[in-house]
This record gives sequence, C-alpha cells and structure tokens, in this order.
Amino acid sequence: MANDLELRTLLKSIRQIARAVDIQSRKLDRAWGLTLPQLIVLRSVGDLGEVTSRAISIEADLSAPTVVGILDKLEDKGLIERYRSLRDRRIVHTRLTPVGHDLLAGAPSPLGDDFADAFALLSERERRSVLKSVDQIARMLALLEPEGQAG
Amino acid sequence: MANDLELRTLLKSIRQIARAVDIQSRKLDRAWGLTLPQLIVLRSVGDLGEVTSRAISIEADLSAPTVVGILDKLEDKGLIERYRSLRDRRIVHTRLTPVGHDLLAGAPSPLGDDFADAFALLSERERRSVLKSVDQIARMLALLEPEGQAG
DNA sequence: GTCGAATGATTAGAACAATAACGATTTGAA
DNA sequence: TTCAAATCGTTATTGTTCTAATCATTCGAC
Repeated sequence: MANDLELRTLLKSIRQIARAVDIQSRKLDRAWGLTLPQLIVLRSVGDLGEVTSRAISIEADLSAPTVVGILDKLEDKGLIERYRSLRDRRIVHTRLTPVGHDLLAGAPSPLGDDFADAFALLSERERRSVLKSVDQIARMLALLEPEGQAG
Repeated sequence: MANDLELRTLLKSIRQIARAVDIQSRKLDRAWGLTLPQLIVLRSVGDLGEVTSRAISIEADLSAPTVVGILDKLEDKGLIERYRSLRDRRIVHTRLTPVGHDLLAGAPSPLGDDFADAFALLSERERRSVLKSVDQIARMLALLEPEGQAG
C-alpha cells in the first residue's frame, strides 16, 4: 500500500518534532531554569488562577502523577504554592507566588523565539493549514484512548 | 498578537500528540513486549541491514546514547546482535537475529492499527496536507539545532 | 451513624531521552 | 614513529512520563 510509506513519513516527522521539542525543553531549562513541561504547567496555573491538580492535568495534557511531580519542582523553586481546600480536604489548590508571576510575565515563547518568528512568517493560509493538520492528527491519535471524546 | 493564540493552540496539539504517542508506546509494549522506540529502532535495523549505531541514530532521530540503551534491550530480548567491525574496531555493527526478523515481519503499525485505518480514510488531498504540515513543523523546529540543515 | 464506593492527590516503579564525560581506536601531521 | 585530534560507542546523571498501587477524604445507601 502507498499508505504504509505515508505512515512511515508521518511517524518520522512526529519523531523529529518530539525530539526537537525535547531539545528545546533542555535549552529552556539552561536559560531559564524551567523545562518546557514546567513552563506549560506554570502557564496553566497563571491562566486558571487558583486551580486544582486535576484541572491542570487536563489543561496541560499531562497525567495527574506527572503534574504532581512538576508542581513539586515549581514549589521548590518558589514559583507556586499549594494548600489544601478547607471545604474538601482531598483537594489541593495551586496558585502563583509573586516570583512565579513575575517570571511568567517575562517568559519566552515555549517553542523558542526563533520558531515563533519562523511561524509568524508563514502566510495565514499556511498557518491555518498547519494548525488544522496538527489538530487532526492529535484527534485521530486521541481516539484510541478510552476517554477520548473530541466531538 | 493573534500569533500568540495560534502558537498556544499549536503547542497544545503537539503535547496531545506527544502524550498519545507515549500511551500508544506503552500499549504496544503490553501487547508485543516492544515499546515504540524499540520498534522504530528494530525497523531501522531491518531496513538498513548491517548497520552502525550512528546510522541508526540518524535514521531513528534518537541520540546516540538513547540508541545504545535501546539496542541493549533489543539484544537482551534476542532480537538483534552486535559485533565489532574487524576493519575498524571502534565501529559496532548491528543486525537482526532470525527471531527479530520474524517478529518484525508480524509487527503491527507503530501508531496502532486504528490510527492507520483512520488515516487511510482521509482523502488523498487531506493526507498530503497533513504530511506537508507536519513536515513543515518538524523542519522549522529542527532549524533551531546546531546541525540542522534541511534545505 | 456506618460502611462501601468514588474521588483527589500522591508514591513506587519502569522506560525513554537528552547532555556531559569517558574510554578505545583510528587518522594525520610533524 | 609519536602524539594530537577526530570518531565511535558507552556510561553517568538528570528529567519527563506513564501505569499501578496507596492514602485520605467525601458521598451515598442503608
């Protein structure tokens, strides 16, 4: 089938993206002391305000244990603080500290300013096509999961 | 800027893809005893024949140390074998064992048969668009790396 | 009120993946 | 020939991420 070759090509591109993102994450860490997932979670906290771990998990597309691990690190760095809800003591709320707020305000583009620039140079038509295609792949892959309903 | 929102959307899709691929890898492992990176490396060995670690690293888009770790596991499972070149004893060649060859012959689609089916249902125009966009992102991200020359 | 089920967060364990550092070997220049 | 540089593979270390299992708490049925 011709499909087999296309699937290989697609898989290779996905791998290249995964690797590039990983490398970018380490670069970010060296320059800012924050890895990409840490920045993503920090942004989620900034966007959502006082937020439960579960909500972060959904927003950032990370499993609950992963979020906990990242929150541990962000707390160690003094960027966020956590406290148990008084109404329901199972729930842990997270919010930015002033330091975290400031850092977030000056944070770079997660995928790198060079990438952001390159992306901005695309035509609107190209950008729309890219967004549509990448979202399409994401949805098709998510279908395989038990809970995945993206209607 | 409108770009900022687009970049966020893109990042979210990329994260969803990364996570879905990771989950698919674990599913593969449970069903076949091989994770996705292991399958990719095994396929690389199958495609390239007697091959150096360096060549696998390039083909599979993985760093050299990562490839070594994966080859260790594949060797433990008896799927590949390694031997030092006699001409240049720095070089280690890798090839499939008969067991590895057989397993590869029956291996499933790396991203899952469900995904392969879903992808096949797309029109040729859609498939081309997806491949083009994903490759475009991969190239734009690779640009940031020191050695990345994709002309 | 009490006990089981459900929910939220966390810990334990395993795999991938990178950079940095290292050892072994070959190549090339003086 | 001898020694420095380059190349190949590997080890050490750190970080992300998942599933499975665990703990605490709340909710619901009785």
